[in-house]
Amino acid sequence: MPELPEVEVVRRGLARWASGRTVASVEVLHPRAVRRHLPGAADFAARIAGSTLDEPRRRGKYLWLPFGDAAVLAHLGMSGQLLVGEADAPPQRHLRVRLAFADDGLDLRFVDQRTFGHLMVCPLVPDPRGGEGGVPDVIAHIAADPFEPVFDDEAFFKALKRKQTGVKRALLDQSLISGVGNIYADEALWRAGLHGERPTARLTGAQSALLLRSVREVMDEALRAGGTSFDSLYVNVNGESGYFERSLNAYGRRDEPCARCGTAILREVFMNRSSYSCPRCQPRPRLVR
DNA sequence: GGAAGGACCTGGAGGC
DNA sequence: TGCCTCCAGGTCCTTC
Repeated sequence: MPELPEVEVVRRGLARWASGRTVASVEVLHPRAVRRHLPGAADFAARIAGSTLDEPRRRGKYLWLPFGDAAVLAHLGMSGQLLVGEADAPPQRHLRVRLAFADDGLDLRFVDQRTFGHLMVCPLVPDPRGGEGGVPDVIAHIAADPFEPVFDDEAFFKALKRKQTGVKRALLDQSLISGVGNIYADEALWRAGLHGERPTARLTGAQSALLLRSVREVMDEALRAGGTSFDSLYVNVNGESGYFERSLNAYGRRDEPCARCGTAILREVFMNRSSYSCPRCQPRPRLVR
């Protein structure tokens, strides 16, 4: 599933293959892929055609290709892929949007099996987080991701203390920290030795710092491995899978021995999805009356 | 206003 | 072989 490391791998691919190129035409093959572009598919295509794409940028799981004072914003959802390939290559089964370029070179395709991903065109606005360059207006509300220089560790800790929720839910809250999804939340919590239901208000400064360090470590290692691919649903722009899945310690390891203590990894249902943890290294918090 | 739960969506896997 | 059910999860919307 595309989380921050996977999206960053895609961004780097787009930087090589798409930036500086002029879009000749846009073909929307499935309207759901541009459902968040409210003026519709025809407007989406017309806005992009003729534009020269700048260096792609990313915040959390969102990436965007700026052109002028606007950008093509992409979210890959669960199964979205941005692929470059020969312009005359046959269409993929779940091809949703295709961009052809004026240089007649490789085209850019948005392929998405489960259609949770989307593309849209939106204006760039000044970054409320203080970062350089503009950000698409529709994602101005999300937090910086933990690799951005503007991410404030102390402000993150203070926000956790104000919340009345569990630490995993907080990690998945893109208004607190962006880019963390279910896989890396579980991995970071395993590294930090924290149970996902531990109340954020009861975390110490040291625990918050350890958690952030764990998030950064696991994502950095995943990025070096090209991302996490459980199946063909995540690939880079050239269609290649990452191999960080082999390094996961908790996620997807149900009943396998914990790499630290040997206790069987536990799978629980959390927020209508799976949550994996070691019951010994990550003890469930005690109820406070 | 904040927290929590459900809907959306598709296809692979497994059971019968 | 075919049908049915379950599962995967990011984001938005609704409910409490």
